[in-house]
Amino acid sequence: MTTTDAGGQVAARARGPYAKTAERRLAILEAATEVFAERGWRAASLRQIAEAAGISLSTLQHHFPSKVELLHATMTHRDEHRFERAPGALPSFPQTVVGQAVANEGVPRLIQLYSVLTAESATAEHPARDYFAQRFASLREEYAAEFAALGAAGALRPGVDPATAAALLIGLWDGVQLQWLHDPDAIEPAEALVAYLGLVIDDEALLPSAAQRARWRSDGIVSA
Amino acid sequence: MTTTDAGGQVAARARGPYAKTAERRLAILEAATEVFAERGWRAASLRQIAEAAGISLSTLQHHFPSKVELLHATMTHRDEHRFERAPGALPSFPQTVVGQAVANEGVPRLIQLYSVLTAESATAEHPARDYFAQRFASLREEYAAEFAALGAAGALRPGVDPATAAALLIGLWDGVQLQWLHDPDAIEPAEALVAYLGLVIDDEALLPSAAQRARWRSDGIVSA
DNA sequence: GTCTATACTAAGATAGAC
DNA sequence: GTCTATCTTAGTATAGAC
Repeated sequence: MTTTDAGGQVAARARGPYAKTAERRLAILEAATEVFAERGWRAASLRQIAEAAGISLSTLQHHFPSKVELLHATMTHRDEHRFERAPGALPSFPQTVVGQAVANEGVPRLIQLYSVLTAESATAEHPARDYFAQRFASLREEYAAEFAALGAAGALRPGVDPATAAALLIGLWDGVQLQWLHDPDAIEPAEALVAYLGLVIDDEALLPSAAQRARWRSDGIVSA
Repeated sequence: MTTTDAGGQVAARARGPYAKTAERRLAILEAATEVFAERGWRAASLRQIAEAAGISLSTLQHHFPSKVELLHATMTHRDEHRFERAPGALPSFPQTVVGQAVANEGVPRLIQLYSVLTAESATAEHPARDYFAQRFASLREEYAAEFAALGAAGALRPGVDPATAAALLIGLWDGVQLQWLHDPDAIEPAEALVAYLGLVIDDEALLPSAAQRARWRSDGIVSA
């Protein structure tokens, strides 16, 4: 995985001598997030992004020398806004997963960016291909371990293989987000995950209740 | 949905006075399928496709005046190769779904084309966007009806909603194919579908057995 | 009917002026 | 830091040869 530290620089220099640079970079990253999410990386043009950020193409290119570097910086910036598991508040793995999905509803642009790039990067010679292949692999590993732990605790439905359950969860999540992109009214990703987890997990108490999900939606949820 | 009848012309004129045209068009469609599947529609260049088909760019453009029309013709051509339900041979809906997934393994290029375009078309102003939005909607409807029928026959796990089961099936299928594109060794789409259907369906006899799937893989499967 | 040659516009990338 | 100019390649359109 090759990424720049652009996102980090924004935060690190926010009050430093290069405050204006940091502001510019942040504005560019937000504009890039929007345009990449809307059109994908390939179809997005640097001229569109520059216009959305209110600067000229050359200024954009001063801060991010290539379109690939801008993509990497945008994804790093996105990773910093991911939902992090709060150990005390969300004890179970299913609750963490659904909590992440609910939190995602609050940042639709970032989700759209992620979904569009996940999908687009399944093509040859895409600059984010390694990033997502790596991500799939580590997610499968992480989720399989979580499902295995649930199984050891007797909370898994009999006959369910942890590795398979993990791959299905990831596939379902991405696929449902894809449907959601095509038709936002047709499906709710978080509720789809609840339905799937309800099929795999034997202990209802491990899933977030409808009331809990509603509370997350109205009160917001812990986010890093 | 706007498609040309290009695919149809190929078959219709195969032995007619324009046999050479038909051959050319078929060669172009096969080259286009390969390049679109590999790189997506936007990143694919007409020059690449022409080279893959062994003709000049201008010749390609004579047969398909625009890149959009070539895409439509390619998708129509793909639709003609879809697996069709053989009423006698595959009595149950779950068997039809898994049979389709197994048949897909025999035409990885077409599946890659479909997956890549499904994903890519989730962006704004994509020429296949309407096609896939429509496809999602009709698939959800069709599968929901099938699950409802299973429910009426008492073959559905208690508490499973047909519409939700349908949306999950479609999402899972697409998402798993996406993972398969990123890492073909990590997951088998057909087996993933079996695992999911096993969670939703109460009657084991409705699912194709492992032996049945193996037989499909070795003997081939009815395909339109 | 089939194919080649050429020109036009927009994109990403680069160099250099201020 | 910001902008102008230029290069290469892409998609597209047109004229015309066989």
